[in-house]
Amino acid sequence: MDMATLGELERSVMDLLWDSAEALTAGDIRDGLARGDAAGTGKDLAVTTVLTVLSRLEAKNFVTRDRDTRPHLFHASTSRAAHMAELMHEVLGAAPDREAVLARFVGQVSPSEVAALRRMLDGK
Amino acid sequence: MDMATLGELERSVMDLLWDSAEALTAGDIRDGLARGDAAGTGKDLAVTTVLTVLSRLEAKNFVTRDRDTRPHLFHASTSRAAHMAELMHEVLGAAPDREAVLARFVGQVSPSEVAALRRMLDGK
DNA sequence: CATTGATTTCTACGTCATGTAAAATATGGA
DNA sequence: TCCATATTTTACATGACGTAGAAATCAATG
Repeated sequence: MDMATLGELERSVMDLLWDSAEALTAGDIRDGLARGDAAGTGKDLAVTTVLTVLSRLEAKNFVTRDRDTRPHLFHASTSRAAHMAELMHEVLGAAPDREAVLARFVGQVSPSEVAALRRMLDGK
Repeated sequence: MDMATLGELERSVMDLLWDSAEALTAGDIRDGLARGDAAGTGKDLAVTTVLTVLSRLEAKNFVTRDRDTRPHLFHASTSRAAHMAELMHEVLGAAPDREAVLARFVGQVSPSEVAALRRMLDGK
């Protein structure tokens, strides 16, 4: 059950999907990448490249594809926050000394985030 | 400044080093791996293989090597907890919506760990 | 229904990280 | 000096990813 990791481009594509409320077409993504919307340095890629990446992301269950519309529509299957949180849990889960890790982790959280954490814990 | 990631074998080697109080020789590690001490499924590797991996880990600054003794002595340059915590921060840092991620993260922490977290936050 | 332009799928290749280890070299004693 | 042991070099296979051309498919339209 371990989370597949993402490459640079794959990550950029996910960022575009995550940052967009609606589903996007391969073309939309291609343009977003060209425009440099996501961190991915304004690369000018072929649409087939984007489609290949999208297929791989689909295989990894990171995106879902709507095949009923003509330019297929793609959307992230998980929110970025959920994904990131899961990644963090995965790291934590790989350690035998979980509490020690948590301690270190908390030790380096910024003050404002410490406050946020307190609130979160209280509201549980 | 991004943390290099570790492969399967590299990770097993680090686990052995992390689990050992003292520094180890390549032979020690080879044996530990053969014995199946670390998660690494009891692989029977050549010592040169282990040395190659150790060199790579050294390049990645995960281990330090003592060249003054004959069989060189290797030891982890960071504790596992510190490494894991750093990884977690790296994931968190890659998200624009840090608090959202933290919220999700906390949402899935076990009760006992929630308590631990509270204590940690209090003692700050 | 045949044609064509758009879209998707297949196929392919380069590169890089990693696992793996033999060959070559260095080193420290006998 | 010579040997046994340890380290460094060199090498190759594999798999993930970036990248995209070629081939196949599909939807509209004449």
